[in-house]
Amino acid sequence: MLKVREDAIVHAVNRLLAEKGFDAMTVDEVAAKVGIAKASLYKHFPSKEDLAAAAMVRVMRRAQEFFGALSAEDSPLDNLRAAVRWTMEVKLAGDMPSLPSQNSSLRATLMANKHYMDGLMEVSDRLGAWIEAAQANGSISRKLPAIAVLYTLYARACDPVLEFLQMGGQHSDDEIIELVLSTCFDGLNTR
Amino acid sequence: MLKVREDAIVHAVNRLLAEKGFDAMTVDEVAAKVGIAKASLYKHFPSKEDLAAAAMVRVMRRAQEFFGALSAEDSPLDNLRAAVRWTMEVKLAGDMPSLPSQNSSLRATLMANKHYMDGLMEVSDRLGAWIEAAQANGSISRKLPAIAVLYTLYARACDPVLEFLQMGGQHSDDEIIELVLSTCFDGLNTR
DNA sequence: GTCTATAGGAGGATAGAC
DNA sequence: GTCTATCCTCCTATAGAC
Repeated sequence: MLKVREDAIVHAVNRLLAEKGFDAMTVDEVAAKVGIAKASLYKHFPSKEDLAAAAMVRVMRRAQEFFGALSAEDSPLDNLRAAVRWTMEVKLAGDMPSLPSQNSSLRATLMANKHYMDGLMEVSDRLGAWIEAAQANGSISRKLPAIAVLYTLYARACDPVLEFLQMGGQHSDDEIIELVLSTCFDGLNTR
Repeated sequence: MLKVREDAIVHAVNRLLAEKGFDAMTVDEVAAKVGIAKASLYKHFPSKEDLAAAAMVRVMRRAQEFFGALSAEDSPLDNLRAAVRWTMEVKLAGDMPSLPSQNSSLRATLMANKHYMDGLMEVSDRLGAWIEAAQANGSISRKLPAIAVLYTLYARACDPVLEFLQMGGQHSDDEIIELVLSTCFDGLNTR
């Protein structure tokens, strides 16, 4: 029962974070969305920051599950493309929580959260291994530091281009994903 | 005198917006940075949103000036690269104001600001012309809709990869710019 | 147009009963 | 653990004297 309730809370937080971001999200809204009193929320989570952290842990777990299910037989480049595609699908579906990159109290809470940091490390290690393998077999440019590639892939998970194109209404979600995947891996220049 | 004072205000706002973003910036901070009382600020600008809008107008003007000075004899691709490089330099220098893409009252203020909208239109038209010319001469992929290219270039002006790499401390600002320019135009894949 | 002082309200967090 | 009611801090914005 407690787990079910807390899942409902984290799900509501996740949606609100994806929709309006951390600063614009209010704890009152979360409570209203879950259908309980605000004080009850604080029996489950000690602060707004911890609510957001729980949502981040949730999405990180989902990423770990998806990435872990990717085939070791596919090429590292295919796995990287599949990983980026997955994050874009989540974002276009309105399920990717978005946090301000500047908020310091939130950063502190996240960095103190072992579940989140462990997940982040595992995901980074897995992506990092694929990146190095892809550079080794020549599919990803060897001129780029692996860390720069990793950051670039992470950045695609919160790329505003996705929302802009979605708002434009000229393309389906699938088309948008193909476009952004293409600009990410192939670049803007003609090949 | 009045113009000088207002320039000082807008400059302070610009720095604070670049440093902490709109939500985290407080009007008290702006007043303290300028060295005047908060009430005096409100004699110059009617709201916090208008302060931010003034900073955006300022950076848009700077962009117009820079883009306008680019040579018509250089290739459209070179001009696009120069434009993106300029925005990255501004961002790495801590002079690129950053606004939340979600805040609605701020969006309304911006969209109601004729100076801002005119600047945005002119910049978009200029970039759009270069994009189409670059696609016509085959340097930028014809498979990509011009609007998607435009959005992608705009997104590079607020790409978190720049800050991440800068925080890492492994690369100089110039190296970071070359890296991100390369991932943007050449893509991650080997060419 | 600058100041001091304060109104007004939003929102995170808590007290205390049940 | 859930509720109602409230606290308290922060921050935007304004009043009013000079």
